[in-house]
Amino acid sequence: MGITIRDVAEASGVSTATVSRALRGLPNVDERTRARVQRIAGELDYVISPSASRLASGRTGSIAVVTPYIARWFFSTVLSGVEGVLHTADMDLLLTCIGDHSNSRQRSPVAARLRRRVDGMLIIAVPPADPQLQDLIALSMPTSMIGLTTASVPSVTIDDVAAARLATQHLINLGHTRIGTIPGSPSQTPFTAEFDREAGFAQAMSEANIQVDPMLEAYGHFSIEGGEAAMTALLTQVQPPTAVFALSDEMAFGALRALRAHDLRPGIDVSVVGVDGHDMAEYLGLTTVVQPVVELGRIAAESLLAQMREGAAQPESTQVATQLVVRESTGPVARHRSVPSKDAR
Amino acid sequence: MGITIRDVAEASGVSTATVSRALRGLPNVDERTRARVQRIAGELDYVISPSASRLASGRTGSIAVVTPYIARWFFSTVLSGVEGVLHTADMDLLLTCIGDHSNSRQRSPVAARLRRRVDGMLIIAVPPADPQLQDLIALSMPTSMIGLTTASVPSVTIDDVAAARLATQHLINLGHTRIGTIPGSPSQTPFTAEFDREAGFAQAMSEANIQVDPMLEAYGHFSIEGGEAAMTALLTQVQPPTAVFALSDEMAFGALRALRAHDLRPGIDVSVVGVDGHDMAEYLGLTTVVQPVVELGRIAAESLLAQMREGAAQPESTQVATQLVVRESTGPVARHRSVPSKDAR
DNA sequence: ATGAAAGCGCTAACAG
DNA sequence: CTGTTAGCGCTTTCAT
Repeated sequence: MGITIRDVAEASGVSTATVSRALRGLPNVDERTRARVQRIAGELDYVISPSASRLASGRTGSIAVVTPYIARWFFSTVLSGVEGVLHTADMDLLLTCIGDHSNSRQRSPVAARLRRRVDGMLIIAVPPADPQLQDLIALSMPTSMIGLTTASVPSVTIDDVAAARLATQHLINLGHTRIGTIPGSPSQTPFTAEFDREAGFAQAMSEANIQVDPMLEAYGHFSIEGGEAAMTALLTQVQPPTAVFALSDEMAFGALRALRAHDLRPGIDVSVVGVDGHDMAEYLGLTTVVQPVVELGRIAAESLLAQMREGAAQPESTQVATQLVVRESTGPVARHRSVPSKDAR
Repeated sequence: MGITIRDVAEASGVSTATVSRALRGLPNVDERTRARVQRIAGELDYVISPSASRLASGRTGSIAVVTPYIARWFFSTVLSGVEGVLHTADMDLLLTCIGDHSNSRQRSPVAARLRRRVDGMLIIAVPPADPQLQDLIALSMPTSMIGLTTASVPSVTIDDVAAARLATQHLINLGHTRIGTIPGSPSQTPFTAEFDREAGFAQAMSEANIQVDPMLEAYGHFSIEGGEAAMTALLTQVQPPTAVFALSDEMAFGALRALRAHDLRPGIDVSVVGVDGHDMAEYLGLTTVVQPVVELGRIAAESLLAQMREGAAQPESTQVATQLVVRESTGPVARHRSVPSKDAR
């Protein structure tokens, strides 16, 4: 079939062991020998058989990326950062989508599929309570997580609490007091980000001595449509909010649309702020807290590689800075448009 | 280290060969034996070593997905379709991003990385003239392409010519005659889609006996910003178009934004139509020709699997239907409102 | 610096 | 239906 290491060995007049060393850049090979072997291997168009190499060495040279979604903005963007690093490191990237919880299709459990197959894994924003996550961790191989923290597993995230506070404080600074919020869902298995962002919102509100009105909360399910429905619900309140904090940009997009549908001007009649730094945020003029998503993937991948190199996993987690980017969707609380309020102002 | 097939064989009181057959579901195994082996393998928590299996069988059980971009909407959406099928088929999905042409970073040539490593590949919308594409095809392994056609390689695409005609005819039917266009770029290596969509536009125009005005063409580089710049350029023409066909939705988004910046109403002052069926098109009220992107990936993956199963590659290419979805961004040519002329220059 | 040899863990004829 | 026997193509001690 293919040409093997033995062919190269014979053609070079050395043993297969030497060819193996020479081609892999190991030390203790005469540089002249190495050069000759490399040349001949090139002429013969030889490439090492990964399967054989893996079997013999015990290393697979590949790492798995586990993600709950592939096509969603955050996930594909992280993935592109990851791919860049892995490609450069000459590692194979095995992509696996963890079964959607609601997905009825028979998806084989991911953990089982990964055993003996990869040297490490990168897990992107799986809900911490997802049962599959435990199975993955139980594999106890080098792992690095993105947008998700778990005890004793290195991760790279933004400070979601801080990000949410930043967004909320921005609204407060603009004079808003009737501030609504659009969280993801009343799920039992929230994303780490979801949990933390809710906490950040609550903190900022409490620090500013503003009572959180439970009526001003409407789930947006992390989708545009969900955000739109949520904002629509908020607008039908007896006392609608003058500003809304959406836990993700996509939900904020939906909120913006709902405003337009009600003939309300974002940033003038009602302010909207999101979190994420979605590609379309600038386009839509959405004020948001930007996180460096590509960077998240890159850092996690690099951290994983380091971890695999250095052996012992020092659970070194990284937090990346975020930044509030103010655009047209937020503005000072409206003056002439009376929002019935009992607060003195 | 791990537990091997021999452990299972001994524990079950059969040979390794039988274990192998039993576990892989091959015929000629007594069902009672199979059941016992399976049970014991389960108890022992045994999983086949992929490396060993691959080496012995010559099959890798994995297929590569080669794509020029990961985070862009079209590509990540196709990818999600592909992943679903491959996951179900229990195939490993190796993701590789083909070096960006402009990317100076050292990306090892993709073809070399794939040799002996996968059983087949899926290539997503690489420009036909990309030199790396030839190397990939030269690997001569089962392959299926998406959004890209090449002689003798099975592919799944939409009829881009027809899609562009559909879009253009829609504008013509609305009474427009000064129709501008936003193609990708004057590249030497256009995407298949780019080439075909330009052709479709030209056809529709010529059939309607409308002269294509070379002044009403401005490159949009397949990005939002590019589309915005292009539309801005078109608006500064002495006789701006009353309608514009953007070769992609993302460029159309940019065009929409440019209109707004000039205080022109999409669908009223100037009509804009795109092609793709981008997730945000509905949100933005963009009239577009929708292609079933997830389906594209799904079909290609399935076709590849079939090809690998049945051996000989019957270059069976598929074309998927598209559909014009009319939204607010297009409308009849303005009557009483004369095309805005720019005094400022 | 190089070679010999012993596997790595499985699959695939070929017997029986 | 099941066992025996060779490898698959490399890496890795251990010698030399």
